[in-house]
Amino acid sequence: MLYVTDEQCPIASGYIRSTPLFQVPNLMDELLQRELNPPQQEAVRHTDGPLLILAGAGSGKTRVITYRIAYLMQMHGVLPQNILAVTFTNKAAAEMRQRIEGLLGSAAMSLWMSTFHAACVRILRREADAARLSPQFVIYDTSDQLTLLRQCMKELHIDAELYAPQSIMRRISTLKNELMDPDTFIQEAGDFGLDEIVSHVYPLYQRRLQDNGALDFDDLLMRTVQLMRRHPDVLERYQQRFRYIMVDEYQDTNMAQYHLLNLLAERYRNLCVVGDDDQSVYRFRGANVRNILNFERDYPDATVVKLEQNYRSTGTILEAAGAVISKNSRRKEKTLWTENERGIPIGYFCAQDEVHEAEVICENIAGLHRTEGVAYRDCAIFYRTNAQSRVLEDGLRRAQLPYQVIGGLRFYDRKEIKDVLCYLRLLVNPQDTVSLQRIINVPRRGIGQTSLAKLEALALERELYGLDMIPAALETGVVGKNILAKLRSFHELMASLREEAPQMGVADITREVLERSGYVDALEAEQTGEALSRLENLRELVTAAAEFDSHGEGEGLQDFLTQTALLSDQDNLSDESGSVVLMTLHSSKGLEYPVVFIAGMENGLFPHSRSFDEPAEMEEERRLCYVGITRAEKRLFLTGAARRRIYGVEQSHPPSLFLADIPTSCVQDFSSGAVLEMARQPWASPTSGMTTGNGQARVRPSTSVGAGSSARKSAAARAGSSAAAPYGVGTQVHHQHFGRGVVQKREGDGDQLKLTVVFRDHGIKKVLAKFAPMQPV
DNA sequence: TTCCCGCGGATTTTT
DNA sequence: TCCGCGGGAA
Repeated sequence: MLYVTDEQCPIASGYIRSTPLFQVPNLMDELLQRELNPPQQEAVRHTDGPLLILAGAGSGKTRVITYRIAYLMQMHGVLPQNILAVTFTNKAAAEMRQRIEGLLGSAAMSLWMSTFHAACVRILRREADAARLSPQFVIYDTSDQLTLLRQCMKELHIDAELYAPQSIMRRISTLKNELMDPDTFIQEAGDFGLDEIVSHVYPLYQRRLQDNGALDFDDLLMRTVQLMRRHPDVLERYQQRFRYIMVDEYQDTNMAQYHLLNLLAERYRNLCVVGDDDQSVYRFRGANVRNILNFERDYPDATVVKLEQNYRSTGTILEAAGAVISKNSRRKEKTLWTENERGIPIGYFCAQDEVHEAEVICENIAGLHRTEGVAYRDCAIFYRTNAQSRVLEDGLRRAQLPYQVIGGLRFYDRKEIKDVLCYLRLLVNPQDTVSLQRIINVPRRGIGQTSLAKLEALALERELYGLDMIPAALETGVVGKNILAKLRSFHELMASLREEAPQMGVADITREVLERSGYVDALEAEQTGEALSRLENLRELVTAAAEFDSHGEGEGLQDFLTQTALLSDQDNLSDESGSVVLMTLHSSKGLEYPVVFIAGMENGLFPHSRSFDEPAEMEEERRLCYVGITRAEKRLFLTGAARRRIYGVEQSHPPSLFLADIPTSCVQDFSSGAVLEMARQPWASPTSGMTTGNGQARVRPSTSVGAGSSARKSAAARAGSSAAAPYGVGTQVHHQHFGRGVVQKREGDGDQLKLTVVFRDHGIKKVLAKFAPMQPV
C-alpha cells in the first residue's frame, strides 16, 4: 500500500465488504446521477487538484461533501486515513461522519473529520515533543485567558483601569490569528498606545501559558502552523498523510487556518474548499473573506464549481434573501434559483415593545402548531444579541411553549461546572496555576487572599507552577501554622486523587472530586434554590462524563477535558427535545428550519449600532441578515419593536434598513399602521444604500427621534418618546473626549439637562448637556 | 477570612 | 438590567 497508514487504524478492514451501494462502478454512477444535479456531480467527480465549490445557501453542500468523500474512497481507492475533512462545528462533523458511514459502513471510522481546533489538538498532542509542549496540555477558555492576562499585567505593574484587559486580550488574539508571535511583534510594534503595552504583556502571557502547560484557543492554530514551519519532517508526514483535504465554511477561515491548509496541501494540491462568501460572518474573530475570494489567485489551476440551485426555501424567501444580499459590493457573482413553489409571503410585524414582540411570536408559533400541526422543533427564533433571548424566553414560558436556547452561557462555563473542571484539569496537568488559584479555596477552606498572595510570591521567586508551589510553601513556612495545616490537607487530597485518577473512569473521578473536595457538602449546606440548581447541574456533568466513558471514544480524562473545551454552542442542540429553538443569527449558520422568526429587526440592533460607521461592518451585518433569511424553508417572520429597554433604558429604533430592501411583493405587513411602508421611505431612493464617498453624507439610518424625515417623526410619535431636539433619546452624538455615542436617557431640562450617553469606546457617561463638548451627529 | 453592600461597567457576534 | 468586583465591617 502506497499511502501512509494510521497506526491506530486497522486498515479499514470492513470497508470493501460493507459497501452495499458502491460495489460496482456503474452502480455508483447511477447513484450520483440519481442523487445529484450536474454541478454537484462535477464537484464530486473532480478528485485531484484544487477545487473551489461556491455553494449558495441550501444548495446541498453537505451532500456534495459526503458523496465526494465516498467517491474518493470507493472509486479512487483513497484510504480514509488519507483524508482530512474540516468542518465548522463538532456537530456538523458528527453528522457528516454519520452520513458517510451510511454510504460506506464503518469504513469512515479512521477519517479525520473535525473542526480546525480539534484537528490541531490532535496533531499537537501527537507531536508534543517537536512542538515543545507538555503532552498533557490543557486548553484555556476566554475566562481563563483573562485571568492569566490580569496576572501578567499585575506582574508588569500595568494598570488594568487604564488598559482594559479585554482590549489587550482581543489584540493578542488578533495577533495570534495573524501568526504574529511575541518575538516578531516586539520588533514590529509601535512604541506608543495599546501596542506598546501589548508588546510587554504578550511575551509574558505567552511564557506563562507555556509554564502552566496551557494553550489558549488561538494557540491551537498558531502553534500548529509554527510546528509545521519549523519541522519540515513533521510537515512532510502530515502532507503524506492528508493527501486529500476538504474544508467546509471556507469563507470563515482566518489567516492561521489559511496558512495551515496551504502548508498541508502544498505537496499534493488536493485541496477542496467549500464556502459562500455571502455567508462570511466571523470577521470579528479574524475570519478573512479574502481567503475564499482569492482562492483562484492562490491556485490558478483551480476548478470552480458553483452550486446555485437551492433546495431549501420557497421562491419568496429566496427572492427576499437575494434582494438583501445584492446590496453588497465585493462578492462573487452568483444567482440562487429554485424549483420550489413561491410559498407564502414573509410576515412582518412591528410590535409596541419587546414584550409585545415576544407575545406575537409566541401566538404565531402556537397558532401554527394548532392549525397546521407544525411541530415546535420546526420553529426557530433568531436574534442579533444574546441579551434579546430573555424576553423571548419569558414569553415562551408564559405561553407554555417548550423551548431550548442555544448559546449564551455554555453549560461548561457555569461556575460550578467550571470549578469541578478545574479540579479535573489539575489532575491531568498539575502545572496549571490558573486552575489551582480558582479552586484552592473552593469550597471555602480558609485559604484566603493573604495566604494566596504569599504563595504566589514564593512561586514567582522560585518559578514554581501549579500544585508544585504548595510543598515549597509547606517547607519554607511562609504561611501561618493553621493555614499550613489546611494547605497540607488540600495537597494531600489532590495527591491522592491524582494517584487514583488513571485507574478510574471519568464519571467516577468526577464523583470522587465532588465528594472528597467537599464541594457537594458545601452546596447542600447552603439550602438555597440556587444551590439546588447547581447540584442539579453537577449531576448533569457526571451524566455527561458517564456518557463519555461508555462511548469509549476518548482516552480518559484528558480527552474529556479537551472535548468540553472545544464544544460549541450548536453541539448541544438536540433534535429530540421537540422544542422551539432560540439562538443568535451567528449560531444559526449551517442550520435550517421550516419556520423562522427573526426578532429585533431594528436599526441599532440589527444592523447593530456599532456597525454603522464602517462599511465593511455594515456588509457583514447584511450577510448576517442573508444567513438568517436563508435558514427558513417554508415560512419566515420578521419582527421588531417600536420601543424597547436596553440596559434598563427605554430606546426607540426605526425598522431595520434591511426591511426596505425586500421587495414589496414578498412581504405582508401585519402591523397596525403601514410601518413597512414608512420603513421604506428614507432609504427607497436610488441613492440609498451604502455610499462610501466622503463628500456625500452616507445615508445614515439614525436612531434619532428628533429632527428628520416625516416618516421618522411619525415613528417617534407612535413610540411616544420625547422629541425635544437636539438631544432626544437615541440621538447620535460626538464628544470631544469620548468620541461617538448614543443618548440613552434625559434628566432635567434647560441648563440642568443631564444626558446619559453610551459611548462606543468609553462606556456609559452622564454629562451636563450645557457644558459637555459634544454635538449631535 | 468571609460576608455583604454598593458601585460601575457592559453587550455584538464565538471556535 | 445584571453581574462582578472592591471595600469595609464582623
